[in-house]
Amino acid sequence: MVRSKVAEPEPGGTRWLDDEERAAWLGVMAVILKLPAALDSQLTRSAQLTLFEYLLLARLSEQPERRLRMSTLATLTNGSLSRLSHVADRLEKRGLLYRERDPENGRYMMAILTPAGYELVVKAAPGHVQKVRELLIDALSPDQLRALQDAGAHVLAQLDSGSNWPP
Amino acid sequence: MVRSKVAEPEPGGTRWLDDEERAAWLGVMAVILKLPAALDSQLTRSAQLTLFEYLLLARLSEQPERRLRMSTLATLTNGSLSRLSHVADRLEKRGLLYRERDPENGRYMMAILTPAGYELVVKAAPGHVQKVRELLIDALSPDQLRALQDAGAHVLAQLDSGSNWPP
DNA sequence: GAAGATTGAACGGTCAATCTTC
DNA sequence: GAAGATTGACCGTTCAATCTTC
Repeated sequence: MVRSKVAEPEPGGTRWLDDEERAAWLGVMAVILKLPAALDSQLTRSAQLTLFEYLLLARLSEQPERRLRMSTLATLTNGSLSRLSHVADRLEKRGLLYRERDPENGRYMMAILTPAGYELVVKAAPGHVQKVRELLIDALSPDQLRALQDAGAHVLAQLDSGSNWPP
Repeated sequence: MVRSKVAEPEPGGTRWLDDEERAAWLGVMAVILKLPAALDSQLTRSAQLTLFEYLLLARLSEQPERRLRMSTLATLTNGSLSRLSHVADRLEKRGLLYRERDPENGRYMMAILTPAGYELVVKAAPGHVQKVRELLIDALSPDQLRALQDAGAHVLAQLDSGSNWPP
């Protein structure tokens, strides 16, 4: 475990955050609260799509046949299976995708993008990518972006290490 | 949608993300989806508090008289005034804070932490800080943490620059 | 009239229970 | 029985409308 400068163990054993750690933490929280809100708002206005819905449709659109198992989609979008099911309900009612059982294994459900769904992703993508550039990518130098990705990867590794423990 | 590797301007003018940019963006999204969920879950189990509720109570507890204007609290927690109002309702019903009008300006509403609210923050803080350390602070080297904070600051600046525009 | 704050309806996500297929 | 997926109830957030104080 990495030790930092000032955070000394207390009688109770808690290592509080020093000023730098606290500032970093508050900055991360602020980004976590504001960045998705800004992207959500742009997508809702331009395509009546939440950010999560867009990411789901975008993932489908990248597949060879624009189809994916629900559980795979859940992993790729970092969402629960239950959430996926609810979102797929909404998108199916709007005619943007449909679901059918995997003929090779009936336990699996495939989500398939419709032409209308594909068209909507194609229509929404430019505005969305532009916002992502404006708020994130182009706001950082290439070095800063690499550093951000590196930090993100470490945090994700830590998040995943505890996810199935205890068994 | 399937994209080419290099971010060249297209006929339409959209600069798509190259592989590195895309990876960075997906990493940020994954952290945004998973980190708050993990912290929420820890706080809910240990103190029946959402992350947002905890941050709000923690902010109050840091003030000289453990009181703050609702609108100031909204700014500090990066939440809307409406959200603050609903959260304060819940916390007030639980006896963790109460509200009263600012005697100096009746338009302002002050939120004040009760002793029970203070006790709950004190009780919840060690476990929460430990999780923040485990998942974020101690998962990164001091250099990585500084780089993360730096990137976060730039993103926030970009987010705020567009927030009141046009006027 | 404008700023600060509240309200209620609509919506989205979570959790636990359930269903289906292997 | 277990994995994949769905369902419905509950809870929290958003949005627009409203209220209060200056």
